[in-house]
Amino acid sequence: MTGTTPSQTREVLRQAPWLRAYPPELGERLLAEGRLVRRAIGEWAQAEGDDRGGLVVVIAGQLHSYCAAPGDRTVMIGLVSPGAVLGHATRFSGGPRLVTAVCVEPTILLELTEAALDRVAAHRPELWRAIADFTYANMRSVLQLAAETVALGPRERLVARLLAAAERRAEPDTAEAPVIRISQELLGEMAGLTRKTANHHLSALARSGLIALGYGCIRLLDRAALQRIISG
Amino acid sequence: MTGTTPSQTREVLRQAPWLRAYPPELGERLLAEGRLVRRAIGEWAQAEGDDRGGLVVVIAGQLHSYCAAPGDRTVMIGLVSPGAVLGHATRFSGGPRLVTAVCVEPTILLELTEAALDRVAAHRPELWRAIADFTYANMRSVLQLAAETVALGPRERLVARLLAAAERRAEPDTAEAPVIRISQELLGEMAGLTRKTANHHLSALARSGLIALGYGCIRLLDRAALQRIISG
DNA sequence: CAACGACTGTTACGCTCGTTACAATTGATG
DNA sequence: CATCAATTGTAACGAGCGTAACAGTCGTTG
Repeated sequence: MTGTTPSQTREVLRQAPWLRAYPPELGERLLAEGRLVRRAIGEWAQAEGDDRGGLVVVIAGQLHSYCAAPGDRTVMIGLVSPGAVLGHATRFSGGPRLVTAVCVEPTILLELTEAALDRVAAHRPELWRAIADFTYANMRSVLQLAAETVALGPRERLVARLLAAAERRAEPDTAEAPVIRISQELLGEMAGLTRKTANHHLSALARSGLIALGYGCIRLLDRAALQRIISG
Repeated sequence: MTGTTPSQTREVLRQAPWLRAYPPELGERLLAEGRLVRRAIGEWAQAEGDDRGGLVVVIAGQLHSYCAAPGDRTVMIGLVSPGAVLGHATRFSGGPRLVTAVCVEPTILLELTEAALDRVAAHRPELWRAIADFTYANMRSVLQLAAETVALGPRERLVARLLAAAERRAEPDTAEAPVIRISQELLGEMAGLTRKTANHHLSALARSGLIALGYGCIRLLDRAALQRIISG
């Protein structure tokens, strides 16, 4: 689960959506100038309010991202998987972090300081464009999240979050039935539902044959039908 | 309502949150290189999917911003007031527009083409930093929107949207009781509620003396108490 | 001033979700 | 293998929102 071999690291950088369109040397440069660090379960990759510069690229493992809500509440925004970048909003604006990311698996991060980014950009100016691409995609997904949450009913929201979790996986879905490793409680939290209600809807979906429920994981059996639920 | 005098235009650029920290010459440059255009009620300032570059600064009037949601629905994201920038996500990434903005008042926009931006930046490189500031603030408010929608109950959501609408007004709230010009129906839509439910909660708030309801407008009487509702 | 449209207030009913509580199952730890 | 924590399934009750329909009020337009 914590693949650290150099070839696996390179593969993550090659397959990351925001780097895929650029020559592999860009990823190589990032790897050369950055620093690989391990984080255990429960540790932060970054904390909301932290104002150090630089970027962090997730190489292996998985994180949950949270955002502060009024009344000392925290809201889980989504899953952060290998290939994702943390800190880009700060990098561009100098403001404090917007989200807190907590490791839920042993995680490997590629830390890039401001100086390291400048060194890479000196040889490969397209770096900024690549990071801008990621920022744009991220903004799009946040906007999508907000729109779905307002427009969709609870059941549709749940399905939408499930599909979003599936999409965010860096691995290309070779298997016809991708397995999402997430508890029903967490999925419900992301949709603003209690575990009970989440369970209720998921059971109904399982009875319809659209998904299969396991212990701490969900298998998507009919992705097209799930998509129709939130589109209809 | 459609103040076009040069001094009013300059004042908007001076007071815009993302420009306030920079010398007034930056705003002057933008004004000199950009083009002022009028838009009537119902016209677009920009449309989702539009992929022309450049930026638009709102000088006078008001717009509603919408975002596409699954199932051919559109969700109103918020009010766009003088001082706001449209098109920044596209400017940085080259992707298509993320939101559609429609004028709900006669509106004056300052259109800045890619070439105009480059000309301004040649003399005032801090332009990019200023726009990055705006992008960051915008991302923050969208994230806030999503978090509130998930974490808060319907009534609290409604209050949150009301306060957000009040904050987004460029005018400094000199009056102790700022007046928000928005229909209950629209406010309800932004909170994902029907007009009936929005009315119900607003009436209760009015009976408690926290707000005063008018025809197409809402007056905030006790902002601190409203804030406590969503924080408690 | 008169008529029209837009906005606001109110009613009753049904459905869905949250709360609380308990039981069964899986996986990990020693 | 035994034990414990985490996760999942289920029940009954109450509260809140959505739907649908209608009446009253404000502002504007001719």
